[in-house]
Amino acid sequence: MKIRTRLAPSPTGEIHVGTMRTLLYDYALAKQTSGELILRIEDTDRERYVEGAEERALKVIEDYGLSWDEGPKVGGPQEPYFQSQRLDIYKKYAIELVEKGFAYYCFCTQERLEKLREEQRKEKLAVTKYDKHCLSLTKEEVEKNLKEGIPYVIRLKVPSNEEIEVEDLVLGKLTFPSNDIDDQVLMKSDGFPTYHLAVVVDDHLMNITHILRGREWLPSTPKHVLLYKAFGWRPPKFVHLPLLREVNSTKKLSKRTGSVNAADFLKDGYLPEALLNFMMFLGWNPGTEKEIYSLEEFVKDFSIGKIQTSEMAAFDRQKLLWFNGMYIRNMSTEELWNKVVLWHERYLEKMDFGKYKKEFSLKVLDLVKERMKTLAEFNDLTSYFYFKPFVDKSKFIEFSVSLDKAKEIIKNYLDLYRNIPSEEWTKDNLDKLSHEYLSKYNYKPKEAFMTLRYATCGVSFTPPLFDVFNLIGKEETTSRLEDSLR
RNA sequence: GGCCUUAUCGUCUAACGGUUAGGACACUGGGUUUUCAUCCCAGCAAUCCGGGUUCGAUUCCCGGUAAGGUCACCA
Repeated sequence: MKIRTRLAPSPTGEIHVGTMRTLLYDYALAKQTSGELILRIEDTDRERYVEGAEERALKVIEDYGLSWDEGPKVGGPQEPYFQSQRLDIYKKYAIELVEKGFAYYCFCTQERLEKLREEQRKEKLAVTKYDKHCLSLTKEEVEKNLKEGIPYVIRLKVPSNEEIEVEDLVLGKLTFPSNDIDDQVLMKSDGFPTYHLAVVVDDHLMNITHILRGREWLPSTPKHVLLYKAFGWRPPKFVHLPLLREVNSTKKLSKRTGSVNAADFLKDGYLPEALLNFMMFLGWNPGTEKEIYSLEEFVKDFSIGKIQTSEMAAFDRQKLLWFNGMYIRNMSTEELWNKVVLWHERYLEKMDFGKYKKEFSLKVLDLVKERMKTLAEFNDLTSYFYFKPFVDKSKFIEFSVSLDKAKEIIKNYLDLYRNIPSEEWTKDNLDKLSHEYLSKYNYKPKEAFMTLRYATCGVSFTPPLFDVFNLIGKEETTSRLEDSLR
């Protein structure tokens, strides 16, 4: 069976990682059944609209390497894919519902509704909900109000004393007492539909077979089921996904702990492949021990039956870092260099290729690759390859017994290195000669080499020392050693 | 508060009545090593509590506890 899924972001903010996770699952389901993924912009809230949010949403989805089959930019049989451009459709269906007796006009003011809620709360009623005041209006009264132009909304008429059955593919059959459900507003007084109406109408019209969404929508599902029933439509399959939470916390993701928007992770230097791989496990698990997954493999292995039933899935940032390091290490150096350049130019500045020469940089990357966890770390990890480091002489005592001893070591090795002919300046040769030299002065390897490392690189951790010397060359190495003596 | 849901190593999760309760991350120890890292080996450590059902419960049922979601003219 072909599965048609949909992602319906609302341009009230940036795309969240949780949304991207849902999209990833949508994508897998659609692809593995040769179905379609529909992208629909749910811009029915004019007050919270954020300028440019939908363009950025489309961009970040593409940046993650995902795509959609119908929707903005690509079009499709149910155009337009912006709900704000489909107002007449929703209105038509809302009126149909009124005519069939499943919905009704309501002319109550905001003030009355607020007062009502307040009273209900004061009385400590189990649920606060609309009192169906306008349901008792006669047909004539309604028409009179409409003619006079009194603002109105259209509400769903929720039946009393019924058990509404919802079937979720992850959680199974659930029942909700209809008495707890409010007479939900379907059409707002500004002529825009609410989410509840728009989502049901569009999902039906667009032939969506599976609705994947966060668990926070579960309590709204019976309202949607009621709507499908009222329209006489067959409801799609519901699949509610675990929400995301911080590790060691029962709370939702928080900006205080790190990035939460999908785009920010790219800015932090994470690779889309690693991000996707990480997100696959945010609520799903193959039940095997495999955990490195390409998108193609995931499309093949993903199944609804393996989605977690637990309330929330933990967003383990440490694990994400591990995934990213893994992908960086397994990538070809050339490919990695291209990514570093793109990242650098997108988030920092145009790269100066006079300084960052490609051939040299590939060799640098070869050395630091296994130490890099994010693209953003490239600069910190490699600056001493490209620029003379700042050397704080007081730090020499961390590696050598005294400053004088450190200077003596540097001076002696300088003698050695000056006398190595340029054509013999190779890693193996440097390694061999430097080790032999230890015994001449009775130096301990650690003391001598750490001192040289700090004198030439300005940091205490680098790739193997003679790889570094070999790469920066005889002239630069000796010049840095000289500088450190001044 | 009502409704709905969830509960396994420190962390994230597997195991859909019978396993020495598996893996990964983190951590610890060891090997490789001049440092950092990588890589390899090893170690550590868990079924929320109380009742049932069953020959047998992590698994099924009930209760408790704890946690989360939701109760808008927002999505």
